[in-house]
Amino acid sequence: MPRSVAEKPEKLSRIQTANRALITEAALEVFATEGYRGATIERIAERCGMSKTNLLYYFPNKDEIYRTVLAQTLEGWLDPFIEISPDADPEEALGNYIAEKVALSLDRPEASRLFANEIHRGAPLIHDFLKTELKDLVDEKAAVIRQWIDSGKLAPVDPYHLIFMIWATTQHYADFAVQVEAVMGRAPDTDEITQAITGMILKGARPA
Amino acid sequence: MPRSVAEKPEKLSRIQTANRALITEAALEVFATEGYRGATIERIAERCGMSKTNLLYYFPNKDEIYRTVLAQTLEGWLDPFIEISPDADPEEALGNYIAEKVALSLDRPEASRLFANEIHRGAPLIHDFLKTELKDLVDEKAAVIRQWIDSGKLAPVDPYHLIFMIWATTQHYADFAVQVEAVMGRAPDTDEITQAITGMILKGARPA
DNA sequence: CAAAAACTTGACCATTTGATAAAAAATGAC
DNA sequence: GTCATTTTTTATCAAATGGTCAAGTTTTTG
Repeated sequence: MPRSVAEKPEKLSRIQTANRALITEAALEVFATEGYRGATIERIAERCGMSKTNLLYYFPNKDEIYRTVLAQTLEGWLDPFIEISPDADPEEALGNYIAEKVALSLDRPEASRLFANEIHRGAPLIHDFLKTELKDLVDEKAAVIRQWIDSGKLAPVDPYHLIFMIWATTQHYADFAVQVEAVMGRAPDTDEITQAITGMILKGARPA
Repeated sequence: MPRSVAEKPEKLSRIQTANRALITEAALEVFATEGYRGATIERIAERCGMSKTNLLYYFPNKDEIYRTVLAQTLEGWLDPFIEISPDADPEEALGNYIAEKVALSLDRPEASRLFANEIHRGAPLIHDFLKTELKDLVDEKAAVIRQWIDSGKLAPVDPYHLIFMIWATTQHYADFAVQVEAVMGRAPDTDEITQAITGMILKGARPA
């Protein structure tokens, strides 16, 4: 009789798979809105109709839930970025990337807010990841952008700040959705946002 | 013998003024990094070298500390926005605004993160403020931008998204400072950031 | 300088919260 | 269907946390 799922890293049963998915889904929302310390196991359990004790059968502790959810989030976050190809036309490549990030932001705003929260806390769990894996990846894409600039396909903008600008604007519509809706009196859709961002940024980066 | 400062809303003594300032300063940092629920009174007290009990002499409860800090933050946040004048040249007016916001973001990143956190939680305390005061203010500035567009001084961009883009990019350097530094391997200064943002956005909004 | 007011401290309390242990219930293999 | 395994519940804890109270200390004021 195992004390918890976490103690036997073998294959998961159907119930285990289902419940762990339920839990991470609920945890994502709670962590995203309340932050790591503000989130409680009980609240997560409530949100997936499970007792706190039962939840702790599937995850050994709060920290492990958080790590799991954060890892999942990071994965989905990086994928579209990796796709940026040096062979493509810059406007198309960046336009696609922006469109994908906007779609993701509207589809899973909690993931974006969870990530933001981790950074706000000083990135205690992923500081190393940022300095190594993410940095390498950004360096790589910055080189691609620089190459586009050198071949006259892009105006001479700083690649890093261009990337930050894309991240900042796309994520803004997830992280500040409440403010956007309050100020506009309505919630803009994917197309409208993508249009606005690509229109501005791609024009700003277009060669003279 | 008054039970607390909050109970007598008359003028504050020297010690009261000093200690309340100490507390709000410390509270800003703690709330900004830990979020509302994650922040503890004890931690705030520690950070200003005061006992929890003593702190509670100056503020009746945690909520009141938060409200005070948030109100202070909102004030400083709006000021530069209000200054945007229809009479000025758009590039200069927007450029100035961006420069001021960047300076503020680097100078007081905690304020920016506190605000972000409030929004992440769904803006429980300021939802009404967003829908009324802020919306009115943004509507007003959007009208100014539209006027610039109509008189051919600006490309036909959506005023609201232009404003969001400025907010998103400038605040990004406060809220995601840890990530920016990790990825760039250094912390960009005010000038560099202002240059990058204005360069891109103002060019993107420049009439053809 | 003495009384009053303002400030600080330490002991205390009720809840909440992360977590454990063991019993009960449900599920699955044969 | 029965037995072993997995899942869920119930009871319980210790620590953390928001907050109170009353007594002590310092500062201000007449």
